Amino acid sequence: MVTAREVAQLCGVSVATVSRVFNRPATVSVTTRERVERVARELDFSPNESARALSRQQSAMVGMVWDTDHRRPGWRHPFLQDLLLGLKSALSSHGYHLLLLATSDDARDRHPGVSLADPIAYVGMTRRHHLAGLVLIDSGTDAEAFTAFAQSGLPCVALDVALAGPRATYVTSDNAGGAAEAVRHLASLGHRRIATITGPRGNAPAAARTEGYLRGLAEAGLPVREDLVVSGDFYRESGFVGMRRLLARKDPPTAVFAASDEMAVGALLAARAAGLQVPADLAVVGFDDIEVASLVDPALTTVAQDKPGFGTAAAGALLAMIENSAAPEPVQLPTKLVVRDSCGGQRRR
Amino acid sequence: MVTAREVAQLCGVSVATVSRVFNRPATVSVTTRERVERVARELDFSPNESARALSRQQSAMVGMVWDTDHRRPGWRHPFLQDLLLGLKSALSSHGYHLLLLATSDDARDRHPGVSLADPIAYVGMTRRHHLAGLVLIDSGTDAEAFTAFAQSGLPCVALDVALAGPRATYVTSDNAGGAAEAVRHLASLGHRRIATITGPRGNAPAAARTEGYLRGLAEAGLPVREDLVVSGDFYRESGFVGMRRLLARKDPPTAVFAASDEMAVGALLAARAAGLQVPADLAVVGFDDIEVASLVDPALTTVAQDKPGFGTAAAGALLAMIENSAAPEPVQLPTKLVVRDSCGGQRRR
DNA sequence: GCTACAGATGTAACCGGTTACAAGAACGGA
DNA sequence: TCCGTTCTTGTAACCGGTTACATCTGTAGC
Repeated sequence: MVTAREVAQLCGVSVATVSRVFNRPATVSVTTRERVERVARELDFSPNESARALSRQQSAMVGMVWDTDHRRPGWRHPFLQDLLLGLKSALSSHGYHLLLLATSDDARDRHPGVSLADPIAYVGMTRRHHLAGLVLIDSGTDAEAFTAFAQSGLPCVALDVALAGPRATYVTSDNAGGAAEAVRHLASLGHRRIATITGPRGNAPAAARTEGYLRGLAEAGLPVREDLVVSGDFYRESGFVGMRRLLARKDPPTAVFAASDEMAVGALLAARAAGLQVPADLAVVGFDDIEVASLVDPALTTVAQDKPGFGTAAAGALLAMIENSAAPEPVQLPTKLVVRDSCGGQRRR
Repeated sequence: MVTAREVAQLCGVSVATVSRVFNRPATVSVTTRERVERVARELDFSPNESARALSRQQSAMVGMVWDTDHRRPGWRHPFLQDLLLGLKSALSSHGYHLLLLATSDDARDRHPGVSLADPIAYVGMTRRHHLAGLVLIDSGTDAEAFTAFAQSGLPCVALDVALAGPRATYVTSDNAGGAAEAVRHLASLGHRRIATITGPRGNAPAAARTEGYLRGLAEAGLPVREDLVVSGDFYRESGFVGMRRLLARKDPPTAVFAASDEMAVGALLAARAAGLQVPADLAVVGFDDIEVASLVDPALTTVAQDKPGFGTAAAGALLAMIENSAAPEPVQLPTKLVVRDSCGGQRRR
């Protein structure tokens, strides 16, 4: 590894000047700057990141807190890969890398103090790495911990959970709008008994989707029927169980809006198990547009989220805070109704 | 942030002693050690990672090189999430974090020199971060670049691509064995014309799966028929096209082994488009056991890979090299044939 | 009582940068 | 010619640890 000292010696200048060339080029005379730049290029010099982080008290890394809920071990983020891709490319265009931080149960045995249950210790960890910012991915259990991060003063962007703080903001989809659109779509096809299977209690997107469901009903001039709202937890199994419960009602729904594609698939299976045809006997709409949505039979009509957009928006907000220190407004990404086969066409009355 | 200096002052010792307590506890007297440990705990002190990395020339981070093939933009790793989960938890139990490094097209605009096409510059980047090791995820295009990493002397673990070097090794599935088992399974059901849709040329797992296919045929005493081998690229579309080509043969296969689940799904769709029933008219086996495999209709029989095992094995090998500096043997993870519905039962002759 | 040696701890150099401050050079105006 | 700016560059402190080496203390052996 070539150091600034070597470049300086070869150029006959001090290391300070070399450093200036890379950090405040305007303060260096043109001739010197060009000479240093040329030598640096020839020697393939670039500043050591550890030293730079130590000196500046800020590294070129953004931390990512992605904890999996140990109470729900099978949980998967519906589009982590797209998210990462978006984050990575947006961050790296500004020279930042993404540090996937060890969390809670991972580290529990070795660093008993370090877990999201003990956010103070965790915040310390982010400080020790001189992170430039933090991306927080909601796993459903860490709302309080996230607040601690937001209050630490480090630029924070949360995904799918409202976060407030001097340098904190969040990115989420227009969950309510998407859900409302899905319900209006069902209503426009002639459905009047539209049920929903909700996401888990305490989850912000789930709550917003339920709100959107209610709004959609209102906009379509349909009454809310308490017995057509059952709660799930985003998992397939809960969609199956929820659908079975709905079908057992005395006046069962002709359509269902599931707050996640996984649950929609569960609902599809439950309908099939009950001997119903989808979409002829039951229309189903999901939310997320995960990969399987287009593969199930019938292909699932669903509310698509802007998956890479999450990463890009999060990175953008983070970079804005890192550079300007003002927290930008929360970002709400538009959703898009993707019509496939699980709703069928106009319903005969 | 509390520094070692503060702890030292409060204990009435020098910073060197504090450092020793954390790095060479045996060289410090019991009484001093306990005092320092107590004070450190009370003050919530832990060493600054940037300073430590600079001083030791080694950070507590493992880099991850995950480039997406820009020639195949839709490409997704079949189980990145499980992989990350496994990596993260194994690494963090030893105090390491995972740094997702910016790669090729990401950084091309801002750091034109930094791309996998220019591995030297890239290796420099890993050096500047004082990384403890590197996880290389094959994206199909970087074989030469990976060699440069392996030769840099940094502990390297590659996934699904053979890597050799003084401190390099790799983890892969028993692709050949899994493929052979799949073919034997088809043969045991009475199939005699078993086709395959291969993965892309130059991809190691793809080659091994083809090899396994041939071995499986041999073990079942079946002849190899050149016209029953068509090449794909792991994508669904190529499975569709490949299957259509196979069905157009004068003596079409009764069974097909697709080298990826994505292609198997494509094959399923092609069979359906040709008016064939699966499994009655055509048996299909895939490889990977991605999530959709269990969801398509009929549910796909496939060769499952040990997804979290990849992460755990990679982390284990890396940690071994970081601590012992000897490269462990390559790891070959066992596969498991998951029998679902796409092969049906015993074939009537 | 003196030497030898092990054990504990402090001193100071070092890792490789960044940056406040000082100092020197160049230049214009009086 | 002298002074005050402005521009450029060097000096040195600092970021927060790690560790080779020196020093000091205490004890065992003779």
